[in-house]
Formats: sequence, C-alpha cells, structure tokens
Amino acid sequence: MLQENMLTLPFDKPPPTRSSSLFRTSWASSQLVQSVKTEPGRAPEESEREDDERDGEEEEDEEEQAGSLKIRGPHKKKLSQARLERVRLRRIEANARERNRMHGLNNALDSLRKVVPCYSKTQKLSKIETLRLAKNYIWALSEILRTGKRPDLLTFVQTLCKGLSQPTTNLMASCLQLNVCSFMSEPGEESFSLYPAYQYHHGPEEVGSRSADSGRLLRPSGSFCGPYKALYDSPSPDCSSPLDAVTLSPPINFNGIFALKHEDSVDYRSCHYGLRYCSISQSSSAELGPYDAHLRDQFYQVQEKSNKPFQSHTGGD
DNA sequence: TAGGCCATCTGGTCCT
DNA sequence: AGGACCAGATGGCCTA
Repeated sequence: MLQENMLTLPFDKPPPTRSSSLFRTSWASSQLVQSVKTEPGRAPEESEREDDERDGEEEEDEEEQAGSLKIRGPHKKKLSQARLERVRLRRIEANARERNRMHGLNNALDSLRKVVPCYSKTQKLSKIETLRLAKNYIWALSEILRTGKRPDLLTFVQTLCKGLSQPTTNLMASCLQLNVCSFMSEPGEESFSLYPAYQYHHGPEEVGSRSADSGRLLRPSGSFCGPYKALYDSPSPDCSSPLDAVTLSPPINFNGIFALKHEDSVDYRSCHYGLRYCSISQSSSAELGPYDAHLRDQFYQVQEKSNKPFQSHTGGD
C-alpha cells in the first residue's frame, strides 16, 4: 500500500538522477517506507512509536483478557496498528500534497520570471530576487502611469535594480545589453551607484555628500536624471522593509559607465526588455510607437555617453 | 570551504 | 477528519 503510494508520486519530470529532486523525493519516501517496515536504521522516533504501539496492543490485550477496566491514572492514548498505518499514510500523502503545492508556487514564480524585465533561461533569478524585481517593476510602471512621463532609460534600470543583489544587477545589465564597466576611479571624478534605494535610506540631503573614493557616492549623473526624476522624489518601495535595507548588497561603485555588452552570456531572445531593444534597433522610427522610439533614442544616448569614456580609456592605451 | 539557494519533510494551526 | 498553509529543520548542489 505504501509502496504503491510512493510509486504514484505526482511528478511529471525526467528520470531521477542523484541530484534531481525526484531522486531525493523517492529516496526520502523509500526511507520513510522502510522505516514503516521497521527496517534497521530507522529514525529513533519511528522506533519509539513502534514501541508505543506494541505497548498499546499489549495493554489492550491485557484489558480484554481481564474483562474489566483498570484505572491506572491518565496515560496517553495508544494508537492501534491500523490507525498508526493510517497516520503514516496520511503523512506521506500530506508530503506529496506539500510537494505539489510548492511546485505550483514555483511554477507561478517561473511565470513571474518570464514577465519581469530580466529573463534568462540559463541564469534564473532566485525566488527572492524575482519577487524584488517584480515589486520594483510594478512600482516603476505605476510611477510612469502616475506621472505620465517617459522614463529615462538608465534611471529606469536603476529603479528596477533597487535592493537587488550585485549578481542580479549585473544580470539586469546583461539583459538590457548594457554592461557595467568599472574603471579606475580618479579623484574628483563623479560616479554613481546602481542602487538609488541606498540614497533613500540616507535621505536626499546626503545624496552625493560622500566622497567618491569611499566607493559610496550615490548621486546619479545629472545628465541621466531627466524626466524620470520623479521616481527619485517619490518614496522608495524599499523603504517599507527595514530588512531590505539591512540585507541590501553594497552598491556597485563605478563611474557611471555603461557600455554595450558584446558577449553572449545571456539568452537575449528570451529577454523581455532586451528583446524590445533588439527589435527596436532593427526598426525604423516610423514602425515604432512614440514610446519605443523615445526609448531607442535614449538608449543610443546612453550608448554614446557610455562608449565615450570607454573609447577614450581604451584608446589611451 | 563557506554561504546562498533550493527541495523536501515535518509538525502545528486554521478552516471546512 | 482531512486539507491548506506556514515555518523550521535538514541536507544537497553550486559557486566564489
């Protein structure tokens, strides 16, 4: 009965390997089944329950044989063999349901991953990063609706990256075909962080007040602020959770340089936002909506600004 | 090797 | 009673 239950685990997955979850599931189930079959090496609590159960049966037998009730004070209710089996079976079924439930949750997260602006089949966002990015994305879009202004591309990216880890931010940059190029900081040279959330936690008056060589200069380059500045003037969604502030990764410090990414480490075809720019770059303005055309223009502007220092940097060598 | 991420198991709680 | 949901514990895998 238990064996049968184990074999009908509701998975529609490839054959189990040692590293697959199905393998682990089957293994865990078989372990449990084995423990039910009172194999040696079973968990202590299992054997304890078996002992309780034996004791219970013996006591019941004694009572039946005596033909009278013996009052021995309060004692815990012993489970019959059949009931014990039922409890264990229910536990196995509950485990299967729980697995299904979590699979459903993961499927929903996968769906979410596909609609946030950074989707890569090869480098999946973690659950927490997916949720954070989705929150930022919703917030950014709602700000666009609220202000009715077109976003500055770089600021939009910064907004999306609020509170995200550095690897995720880098992935975002890759998805947007923007590569974070870190150059040697020069004294007095302005740099900015991809983490505007950080500035919120310190208040606007502190923005830009830190020295560049501290690696924490927070003010974005003014030329990139543009119409999307309204986003900075609004409360950050990240302010709601103190935990977010605590767990916020250190801001990336670079000199405000983005450059086109040439390596193909990310599946751009499946990249939601990147695809937009890929397709935009191959279209004429007439084929684009006003918003797409605007974004494309901004993208080119950022590209130009980004490549300038890069070219001068590499050209100087 | 430590830390992050993940899947799974498990017991508790709440609801039907 | 049983299912859904939740959070803690645990162990495996992967990467820096």
